[in-house]
Amino acid sequence: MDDWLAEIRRAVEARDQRLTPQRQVVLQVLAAGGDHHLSAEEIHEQARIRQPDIGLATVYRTLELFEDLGVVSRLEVGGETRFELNRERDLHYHHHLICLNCGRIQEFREDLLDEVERRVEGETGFTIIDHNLRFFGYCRHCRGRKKS
Amino acid sequence: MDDWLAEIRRAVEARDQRLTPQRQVVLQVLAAGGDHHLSAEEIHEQARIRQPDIGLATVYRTLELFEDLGVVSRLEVGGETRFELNRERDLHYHHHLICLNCGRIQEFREDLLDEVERRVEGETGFTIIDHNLRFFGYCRHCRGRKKS
DNA sequence: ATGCCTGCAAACATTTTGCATAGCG
DNA sequence: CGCTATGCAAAATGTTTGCAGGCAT
Repeated sequence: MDDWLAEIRRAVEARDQRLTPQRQVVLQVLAAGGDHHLSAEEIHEQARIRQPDIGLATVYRTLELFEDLGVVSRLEVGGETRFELNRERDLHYHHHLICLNCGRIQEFREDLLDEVERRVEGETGFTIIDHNLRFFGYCRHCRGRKKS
Repeated sequence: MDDWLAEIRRAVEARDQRLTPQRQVVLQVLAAGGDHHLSAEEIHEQARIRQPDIGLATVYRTLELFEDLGVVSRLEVGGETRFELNRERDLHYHHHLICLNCGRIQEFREDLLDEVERRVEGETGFTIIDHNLRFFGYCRHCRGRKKS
Protein backbone atom coordinates (compact mmCIF):
# COMPACT_ATOMS: atom_id res chain seq x y z
CA MET A 1 0.00 0.00 0.00
CA ASP A 2 2.83 2.40 0.68
CA ASP A 3 4.14 1.58 -2.64
CA TRP A 4 2.71 4.96 -3.19
CA LEU A 5 4.86 6.75 -0.62
CA ALA A 6 7.90 4.80 -1.69
CA GLU A 7 7.40 5.89 -5.23
CA ILE A 8 7.27 9.50 -4.24
CA ARG A 9 10.31 9.07 -2.04
CA ARG A 10 12.20 7.71 -5.02
CA ALA A 11 11.13 10.64 -7.17
CA VAL A 12 12.22 13.13 -4.54
CA GLU A 13 15.55 11.47 -3.92
CA ALA A 14 16.20 11.27 -7.63
CA ARG A 15 16.52 15.04 -7.43
CA ASP A 16 18.91 14.82 -4.51
CA GLN A 17 16.22 16.03 -2.21
CA ARG A 18 14.63 14.43 0.80
CA LEU A 19 11.24 13.29 1.88
CA THR A 20 11.41 14.99 5.24
CA PRO A 21 8.85 14.61 8.01
CA GLN A 22 7.26 17.90 7.06
CA ARG A 23 6.86 16.81 3.48
CA GLN A 24 5.35 13.54 4.54
CA VAL A 25 2.88 15.34 6.74
CA VAL A 26 1.77 17.47 3.82
CA LEU A 27 1.23 14.31 1.82
CA GLN A 28 -0.76 12.76 4.62
CA VAL A 29 -2.94 15.80 4.91
CA LEU A 30 -3.62 15.82 1.20
CA ALA A 31 -4.35 12.12 1.22
CA ALA A 32 -6.66 12.43 4.20
CA GLY A 33 -8.45 15.30 2.54
CA GLY A 34 -10.00 12.86 0.11
CA ASP A 35 -11.60 14.72 -2.73
CA HIS A 36 -11.34 17.99 -0.92
CA HIS A 37 -9.30 20.69 -2.49
CA LEU A 38 -7.44 22.40 0.27
CA SER A 39 -5.90 25.83 0.30
CA ALA A 40 -2.34 26.26 1.48
CA GLU A 41 -3.63 27.73 4.69
CA GLU A 42 -5.91 24.77 5.32
CA ILE A 43 -3.12 22.33 4.63
CA HIS A 44 -0.96 24.27 7.05
CA GLU A 45 -3.62 24.11 9.71
CA GLN A 46 -4.07 20.38 9.34
CA ALA A 47 -0.36 19.78 9.22
CA ARG A 48 0.14 21.63 12.47
CA ILE A 49 -1.96 19.08 14.29
CA ARG A 50 0.74 16.54 13.65
CA GLN A 51 3.72 18.83 13.42
CA PRO A 52 2.97 21.91 15.51
CA ASP A 53 5.77 24.12 14.34
CA ILE A 54 5.68 23.53 10.63
CA GLY A 55 5.77 26.88 8.86
CA LEU A 56 3.46 28.10 6.19
CA ALA A 57 6.41 28.80 3.92
CA THR A 58 7.43 25.18 4.17
CA VAL A 59 3.98 24.16 3.08
CA TYR A 60 4.21 26.39 0.06
CA ARG A 61 7.68 25.16 -0.79
CA THR A 62 6.55 21.58 -0.39
CA LEU A 63 3.56 22.05 -2.62
CA GLU A 64 5.76 23.61 -5.24
CA LEU A 65 8.10 20.64 -5.13
CA PHE A 66 5.24 18.17 -5.41
CA GLU A 67 3.74 20.07 -8.25
CA ASP A 68 7.03 19.86 -10.11
CA LEU A 69 7.01 16.14 -9.53
CA GLY A 70 3.47 15.85 -10.82
CA VAL A 71 2.28 14.56 -7.47
CA VAL A 72 0.06 17.52 -6.77
CA SER A 73 -1.86 19.90 -8.96
CA ARG A 74 -3.18 23.33 -8.29
CA LEU A 75 -6.57 24.81 -9.01
CA GLU A 76 -7.04 28.55 -8.98
CA VAL A 77 -10.46 29.56 -7.85
CA GLY A 78 -11.76 32.84 -6.55
CA GLY A 79 -8.39 34.44 -6.05
CA GLU A 80 -6.90 31.62 -4.04
CA THR A 81 -5.13 28.45 -4.98
CA ARG A 82 -6.27 25.04 -3.91
CA PHE A 83 -4.30 21.85 -4.10
CA GLU A 84 -5.10 18.23 -4.70
CA LEU A 85 -3.20 15.00 -4.81
CA ASN A 86 -2.98 13.34 -8.19
CA ARG A 87 -4.07 9.88 -7.27
CA GLU A 88 -4.25 8.25 -10.68
CA ARG A 89 -2.25 8.43 -13.81
CA ASP A 90 -5.12 9.82 -15.86
CA LEU A 91 -5.19 13.10 -14.05
CA HIS A 92 -5.58 14.72 -17.41
CA TYR A 93 -9.16 13.61 -17.62
CA HIS A 94 -10.74 14.96 -14.55
CA HIS A 95 -12.52 18.21 -14.22
CA HIS A 96 -14.01 20.27 -11.44
CA LEU A 97 -17.50 21.29 -10.51
CA ILE A 98 -17.52 24.33 -8.29
CA CYS A 99 -20.62 25.22 -6.34
CA LEU A 100 -21.35 28.92 -6.50
CA ASN A 101 -23.19 28.74 -3.22
CA CYS A 102 -21.19 26.62 -0.79
CA GLY A 103 -17.87 26.61 -2.64
CA ARG A 104 -17.53 22.87 -2.48
CA ILE A 105 -15.57 21.37 -5.33
CA GLN A 106 -16.34 17.97 -6.72
CA GLU A 107 -14.71 16.05 -9.50
CA PHE A 108 -15.84 14.49 -12.68
CA ARG A 109 -14.04 12.07 -14.93
CA GLU A 110 -14.49 12.48 -18.62
CA ASP A 111 -12.67 11.65 -21.79
CA LEU A 112 -14.69 13.47 -24.38
CA LEU A 113 -12.30 16.35 -24.62
CA ASP A 114 -9.67 14.76 -26.82
CA GLU A 115 -11.79 15.41 -29.83
CA VAL A 116 -12.17 19.07 -28.95
CA GLU A 117 -8.47 19.31 -28.30
CA ARG A 118 -7.59 17.96 -31.69
CA ARG A 119 -9.97 20.36 -33.39
CA VAL A 120 -8.41 23.27 -31.56
CA GLU A 121 -4.91 22.21 -32.54
CA GLY A 122 -5.94 21.82 -36.16
CA GLU A 123 -7.69 25.14 -36.39
CA THR A 124 -5.27 27.32 -34.48
CA GLY A 125 -1.80 25.83 -34.79
CA PHE A 126 -1.54 25.75 -31.03
CA THR A 127 0.23 22.76 -29.48
CA ILE A 128 -1.80 21.68 -26.50
CA ILE A 129 -0.08 20.25 -23.46
CA ASP A 130 -2.85 20.33 -20.93
CA HIS A 131 -6.30 21.64 -20.32
CA ASN A 132 -8.41 22.69 -17.45
CA LEU A 133 -12.17 22.55 -17.46
CA ARG A 134 -14.31 23.91 -14.68
CA PHE A 135 -18.05 23.98 -14.33
CA PHE A 136 -19.80 26.49 -12.14
CA GLY A 137 -23.25 25.94 -10.80
CA TYR A 138 -25.16 24.61 -7.83
CA CYS A 139 -24.55 21.28 -6.20
CA ARG A 140 -27.30 18.95 -5.17
CA HIS A 141 -27.45 20.37 -1.69
CA CYS A 142 -27.58 23.99 -2.67
CA ARG A 143 -30.11 23.64 -5.43
CA GLY A 144 -32.91 26.15 -5.25
CA ARG A 145 -31.56 28.33 -2.52
CA LYS A 146 -29.01 30.70 -3.92
CA LYS A 147 -28.13 32.14 -0.55
CA SER A 148 -27.40 30.10 2.50
CA MET B 1 -22.71 51.76 -33.36
CA ASP B 2 -23.00 53.16 -29.86
CA ASP B 3 -26.06 51.16 -29.48
CA TRP B 4 -23.59 49.20 -27.48
CA LEU B 5 -22.72 51.98 -25.05
CA ALA B 6 -26.34 53.00 -24.78
CA GLU B 7 -27.29 49.51 -23.83
CA ILE B 8 -24.74 49.42 -21.07
CA ARG B 9 -25.84 52.82 -19.87
CA ARG B 10 -29.37 51.54 -19.61
CA ALA B 11 -28.24 48.51 -17.64
CA VAL B 12 -26.24 50.66 -15.25
CA GLU B 13 -29.01 53.17 -14.73
CA ALA B 14 -31.49 50.40 -14.15
CA ARG B 15 -29.58 49.81 -10.95
CA ASP B 16 -29.74 53.46 -10.00
CA GLN B 17 -26.11 53.85 -10.80
CA ARG B 18 -24.32 56.03 -13.28
CA LEU B 19 -22.15 55.57 -16.31
CA THR B 20 -19.56 58.07 -15.16
CA PRO B 21 -16.63 59.27 -17.23
CA GLN B 22 -14.33 56.89 -15.36
CA ARG B 23 -16.52 53.95 -16.14
CA GLN B 24 -16.69 54.93 -19.77
CA VAL B 25 -12.94 55.17 -19.93
CA VAL B 26 -12.60 51.66 -18.55
CA LEU B 27 -14.97 50.45 -21.24
CA GLN B 28 -12.99 52.24 -23.92
CA VAL B 29 -9.76 50.71 -22.70
CA LEU B 30 -11.26 47.24 -22.72
CA ALA B 31 -12.72 47.79 -26.17
CA ALA B 32 -9.44 49.11 -27.52
CA GLY B 33 -7.61 46.15 -26.06
CA GLY B 34 -9.17 43.94 -28.70
CA ASP B 35 -8.59 40.35 -27.83
CA HIS B 36 -6.08 41.19 -25.17
CA HIS B 37 -6.85 40.20 -21.66
CA LEU B 38 -5.72 43.01 -19.45
CA SER B 39 -4.90 42.97 -15.78
CA ALA B 40 -6.42 45.57 -13.50
CA GLU B 41 -3.08 47.32 -13.34
CA GLU B 42 -2.81 47.46 -17.12
CA ILE B 43 -6.32 48.80 -17.44
CA HIS B 44 -5.48 51.43 -14.88
CA GLU B 45 -2.36 52.43 -16.76
CA GLN B 46 -4.25 52.80 -20.04
CA ALA B 47 -7.09 54.61 -18.39
CA ARG B 48 -4.74 57.16 -16.90
CA ILE B 49 -3.75 58.30 -20.35
CA ARG B 50 -7.23 59.68 -20.83
CA GLN B 51 -8.11 60.34 -17.25
CA PRO B 52 -4.87 61.00 -15.35
CA ASP B 53 -6.19 60.86 -11.85
CA ILE B 54 -8.41 57.85 -12.02
CA GLY B 55 -7.63 55.62 -9.07
CA LEU B 56 -6.86 51.94 -9.13
CA ALA B 57 -9.64 51.27 -6.65
CA THR B 58 -12.10 52.83 -9.05
CA VAL B 59 -10.91 50.50 -11.76
CA TYR B 60 -11.49 47.53 -9.50
CA ARG B 61 -14.90 48.78 -8.46
CA THR B 62 -15.82 49.42 -12.06
CA LEU B 63 -14.75 45.99 -13.17
CA GLU B 64 -16.78 44.46 -10.40
CA LEU B 65 -19.85 46.38 -11.50
CA PHE B 66 -19.40 45.37 -15.11
CA GLU B 67 -18.89 41.78 -14.15
CA ASP B 68 -22.17 41.85 -12.27
CA LEU B 69 -23.83 43.21 -15.36
CA GLY B 70 -22.29 40.50 -17.49
CA VAL B 71 -20.42 43.08 -19.55
CA VAL B 72 -17.00 41.90 -18.48
CA SER B 73 -15.65 38.54 -17.45
CA ARG B 74 -12.61 37.62 -15.49
CA LEU B 75 -9.98 35.02 -16.20
CA GLU B 76 -7.68 33.85 -13.46
CA VAL B 77 -4.32 32.83 -14.75
CA GLY B 78 -1.07 32.38 -12.90
CA GLY B 79 -2.18 34.08 -9.74
CA GLU B 80 -3.46 37.23 -11.35
CA THR B 81 -6.80 38.16 -12.76
CA ARG B 82 -7.31 39.39 -16.29
CA PHE B 83 -10.40 40.99 -17.71
CA GLU B 84 -12.13 40.98 -21.05
CA LEU B 85 -15.14 42.58 -22.59
CA ASN B 86 -17.96 40.24 -23.53
CA ARG B 87 -18.55 41.34 -27.05
CA GLU B 88 -21.12 38.83 -28.19
CA ARG B 89 -24.10 37.19 -26.62
CA ASP B 90 -22.60 33.73 -26.93
CA LEU B 91 -19.83 34.41 -24.51
CA HIS B 92 -20.57 31.06 -23.06
CA TYR B 93 -18.93 29.36 -25.98
CA HIS B 94 -15.51 30.77 -26.09
CA HIS B 95 -12.47 29.33 -24.46
CA HIS B 96 -8.89 30.36 -23.92
CA LEU B 97 -5.59 29.09 -25.17
CA ILE B 98 -2.78 30.15 -22.91
CA CYS B 99 0.80 29.97 -24.13
CA LEU B 100 3.09 28.55 -21.49
CA ASN B 101 6.02 30.35 -23.02
CA CYS B 102 4.98 33.90 -23.91
CA GLY B 103 1.80 34.07 -21.84
CA ARG B 104 -0.29 35.30 -24.71
CA ILE B 105 -3.92 34.32 -24.54
CA GLN B 106 -5.97 33.60 -27.61
CA GLU B 107 -9.55 32.63 -27.96
CA PHE B 108 -11.38 29.80 -29.56
CA ARG B 109 -15.04 29.45 -30.29
CA GLU B 110 -16.60 26.08 -29.82
CA ASP B 111 -19.96 24.60 -29.17
CA LEU B 112 -19.16 20.98 -28.51
CA LEU B 113 -19.36 21.33 -24.76
CA ASP B 114 -23.12 21.24 -24.41
CA GLU B 115 -23.08 17.53 -24.71
CA VAL B 116 -20.47 17.17 -22.00
CA GLU B 117 -22.39 19.57 -19.82
CA ARG B 118 -25.57 17.58 -20.08
CA ARG B 119 -23.74 14.39 -19.25
CA VAL B 120 -22.23 15.97 -16.16
CA GLU B 121 -25.60 17.25 -15.00
CA GLY B 122 -27.15 13.85 -15.48
CA GLU B 123 -24.44 11.95 -13.70
CA THR B 124 -23.83 14.24 -10.78
CA GLY B 125 -27.02 16.14 -10.03
CA PHE B 126 -25.13 19.38 -10.36
CA THR B 127 -26.94 22.29 -12.01
CA ILE B 128 -24.51 23.94 -14.35
CA ILE B 129 -24.65 27.68 -14.89
CA ASP B 130 -21.39 28.30 -16.63
CA HIS B 131 -18.12 26.69 -17.54
CA ASN B 132 -14.61 27.70 -18.14
CA LEU B 133 -12.27 25.79 -20.38
CA ARG B 134 -8.62 26.64 -20.75
CA PHE B 135 -5.96 24.99 -22.85
CA PHE B 136 -2.31 25.28 -21.99
CA GLY B 137 0.39 24.76 -24.54
CA TYR B 138 2.59 26.55 -27.03
CA CYS B 139 1.37 29.02 -29.59
CA ARG B 140 2.54 29.02 -33.17
CA HIS B 141 5.32 31.48 -32.46
CA CYS B 142 6.72 29.70 -29.44
CA ARG B 143 6.64 26.23 -30.86
CA GLY B 144 9.86 24.34 -30.40
CA ARG B 145 11.63 26.79 -28.18
CA LYS B 146 10.43 26.39 -24.66
CA LYS B 147 12.47 29.29 -23.36
CA SER B 148 12.58 32.64 -25.04
C1' DA C 1 31.93 19.65 6.40
C1' DT C 2 28.59 19.96 2.81
C1' DG C 3 24.65 19.79 1.24
C1' DC C 4 19.45 20.28 1.62
C1' DC C 5 15.57 21.96 4.87
C1' DT C 6 13.46 24.58 8.16
C1' DG C 7 11.03 28.39 10.81
C1' DC C 8 10.60 33.03 11.24
C1' DA C 9 9.95 37.51 9.72
C1' DA C 10 10.04 40.66 6.25
C1' DA C 11 8.95 41.64 1.57
C1' DC C 12 5.73 41.45 -2.20
C1' DA C 13 1.79 41.64 -5.22
C1' DT C 14 -2.86 42.06 -5.71
C1' DT C 15 -7.31 43.32 -4.20
C1' DT C 16 -10.50 45.41 -0.76
C1' DT C 17 -12.04 48.82 2.49
C1' DG C 18 -12.75 53.30 5.09
C1' DC C 19 -13.31 57.79 4.76
C1' DA C 20 -13.79 62.49 3.49
C1' DT C 21 -14.98 64.94 -0.53
C1' DA C 22 -17.03 65.86 -5.00
C1' DG C 23 -20.71 65.84 -8.17
C1' DC C 24 -24.99 64.50 -10.37
C1' DG C 25 -30.02 64.86 -10.41
C1' DC D 1 -30.41 67.92 -0.36
C1' DG D 2 -29.73 62.79 -0.86
C1' DC D 3 -27.27 59.42 -2.88
C1' DT D 4 -23.82 57.53 -5.75
C1' DA D 5 -18.96 57.84 -7.10
C1' DT D 6 -14.26 59.13 -6.48
C1' DG D 7 -9.27 59.40 -4.96
C1' DC D 8 -6.27 58.41 -1.57
C1' DA D 9 -4.25 55.77 1.86
C1' DA D 10 -4.51 52.02 4.87
C1' DA D 11 -5.61 47.33 5.52
C1' DA D 12 -6.25 42.76 4.24
C1' DT D 13 -5.01 38.65 1.44
C1' DG D 14 -2.23 35.27 -0.42
C1' DT D 15 2.38 34.06 -1.67
C1' DT D 16 7.48 34.48 -2.00
C1' DT D 17 12.05 35.39 -0.34
C1' DG D 18 16.23 36.07 2.73
C1' DC D 19 18.55 34.41 6.25
C1' DA D 20 20.58 32.10 10.24
C1' DG D 21 20.42 27.90 12.24
C1' DG D 22 19.43 22.60 12.03
C1' DC D 23 19.81 18.10 10.50
C1' DA D 24 21.26 14.22 7.84
C1' DT D 25 24.66 12.10 5.39
